[in-house]
Amino acid sequence: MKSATVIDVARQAGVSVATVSRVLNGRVTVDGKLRERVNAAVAALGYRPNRLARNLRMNSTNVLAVVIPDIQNPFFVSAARGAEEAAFQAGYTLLLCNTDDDPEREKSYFQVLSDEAVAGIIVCSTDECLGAIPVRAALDEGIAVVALDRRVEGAPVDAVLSDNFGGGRLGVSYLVELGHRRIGLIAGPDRFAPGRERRLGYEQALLDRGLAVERELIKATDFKIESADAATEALLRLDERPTALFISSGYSAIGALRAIYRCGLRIPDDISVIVFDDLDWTSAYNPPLTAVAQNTRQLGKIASELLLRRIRGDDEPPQERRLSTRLEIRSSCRPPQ
Amino acid sequence: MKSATVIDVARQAGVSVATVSRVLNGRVTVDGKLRERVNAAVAALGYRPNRLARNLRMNSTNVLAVVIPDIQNPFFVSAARGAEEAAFQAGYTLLLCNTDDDPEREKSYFQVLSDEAVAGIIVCSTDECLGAIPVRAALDEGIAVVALDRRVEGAPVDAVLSDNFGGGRLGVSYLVELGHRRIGLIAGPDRFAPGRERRLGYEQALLDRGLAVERELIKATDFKIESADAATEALLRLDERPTALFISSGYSAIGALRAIYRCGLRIPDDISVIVFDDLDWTSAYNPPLTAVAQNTRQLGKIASELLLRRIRGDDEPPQERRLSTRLEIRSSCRPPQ
DNA sequence: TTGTAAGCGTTATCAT
DNA sequence: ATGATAACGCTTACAA
Repeated sequence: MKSATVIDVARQAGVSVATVSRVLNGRVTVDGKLRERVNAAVAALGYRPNRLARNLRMNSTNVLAVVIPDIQNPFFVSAARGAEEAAFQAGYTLLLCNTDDDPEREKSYFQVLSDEAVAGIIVCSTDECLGAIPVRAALDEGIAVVALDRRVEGAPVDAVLSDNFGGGRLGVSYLVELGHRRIGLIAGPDRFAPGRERRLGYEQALLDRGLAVERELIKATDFKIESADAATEALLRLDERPTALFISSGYSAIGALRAIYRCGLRIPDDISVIVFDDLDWTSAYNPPLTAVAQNTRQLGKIASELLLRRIRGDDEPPQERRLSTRLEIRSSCRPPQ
Repeated sequence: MKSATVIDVARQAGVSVATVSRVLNGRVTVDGKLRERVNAAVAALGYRPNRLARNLRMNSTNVLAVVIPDIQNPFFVSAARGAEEAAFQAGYTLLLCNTDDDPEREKSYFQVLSDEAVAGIIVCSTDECLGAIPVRAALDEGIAVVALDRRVEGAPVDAVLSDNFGGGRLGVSYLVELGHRRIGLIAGPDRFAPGRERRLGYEQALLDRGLAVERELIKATDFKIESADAATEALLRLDERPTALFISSGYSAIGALRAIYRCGLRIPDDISVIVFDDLDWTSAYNPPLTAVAQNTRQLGKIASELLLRRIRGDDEPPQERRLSTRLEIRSSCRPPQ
């Protein structure tokens, strides 16, 4: 049995298709009686609008996309989830696109998304500068875009990020106050806001107390498990080992913890540890890890909301939203011996 | 500048739109010369087919959906990722739908997906029996469906699951051989294949050695962190505490580990632990956790492949695929004191 | 093999 | 306020 169309509804209700469309979309005023008849006909026929036809006509769909570098990273998943909730409530579904931090895949996804005519894209770009190219292309095609966690420089889009600087400073201050003077930093890539800003926060916390920033204590990584592992091992091999570690990405902390275990060091007896981002397992670790928690879910939710606003035609100048972080004190830190 | 359509291409190439469509879709044979001219015109105009128009015409899209109970659970994410890779390669994009184990949300998503006319759905249903209702409805509308991790009873769909029974037996056998006699089981819901089969595997491993299955050592959970926490605490409070724990879901192991830590027990000195499913952090835990590893990524990949086969019209009777598990021996088990 | 033309089900313009 | 009708861009009978 073929499903009913506007034409069937119109016939059944004794009105024109235009009227049917009007009551369905509820934009303009329609006479109460006709409206009733249309609604009755819709119910009687079990009419459901054909989205595909509408999509063609409107040249746009009810789907949003989240383009993230790593779907294995719970941070992004959590943000995606927040985004999904808001999207679903607004009647949108969410396409999940994993770039693996590969600019080619990112470009290719933007291509597909524009073909697919998604209504909007939430993107954590593989490159804060080059990312602007596909973003601008999308914007040109009328696709709304919001940046998440990382900025997109050179494209007029809203951005929602954590207060990385504040978070870094918060965590490191805590270590400093505990008495640590040699604090290792497992940093992220400096070309992205999160890595750079957290490092800056780390440095600020040191400066706040008049402590020197020592280059050898800062190891850059790509926020992947393997590189955090290597970076941590390098730090632990230093002649004068750090007494505390600030790991600036919760996901890659897995690598750091592996290295610590491998070196036979115990937390917090031999070394104190703080991770940035409070993942599910951090509180279950042995010992439970002190963490700088981000509002990951909220990050995604707000990104969705900003996106939906743009889709609805909001024309304000781009804004940048910063979400606060907080320190979850658990058992992985203590004063140095 | 509006983008080119088949009409523009046809004009440019001096052929009809039908011919353009034919070379674009490459179904029927088209004269070499015309084909060349069309391709040249496509290139010259930078023509890109309008998916929305095609969707309407074909009444179907290039998108697949994955409907999972919990997007926070890395197991599902990993499977989704495997699915995405296969889908992307085949030119499909992947919609991610999170049901939160709520049958209402599941129904509602199936509704949306059918409105959206996705080509296929990979589903881990919230109910192995009731799930059949929306699934059959989707099938009726020509949407292909494949079951993942959990079955769908009463609907003719392919299913891809881990060898849960074998995995449970494998892990528990290892514990038994180490000399454990009181092995606690943090079980899953019995109404789903994974929970039930892993429990059966646990029981079989005991029976293999002529050991009795003691009900008090088996605690059912819903595979969520909180309930695993409570179940574990209950087990640890038993008069005669188990000397080992088989935690039948990696994600909820977080709860179990919290409980163990809270009770002041040490792994493996006070209690041995095996988890089912080898997540990123299990190998970084202190101590590294022995785990029964599933081929999670492969699970999703195969689901996608089966789905694509169905979409392409494969008409074989439904098949059930089982993926093997393996034991990753690390440092969380030792003989009982 | 190629071309013509009829839809697919909407929305929106333009009369009325 | 309502109705007739023309798009939207594509695929595919059907005809040649």
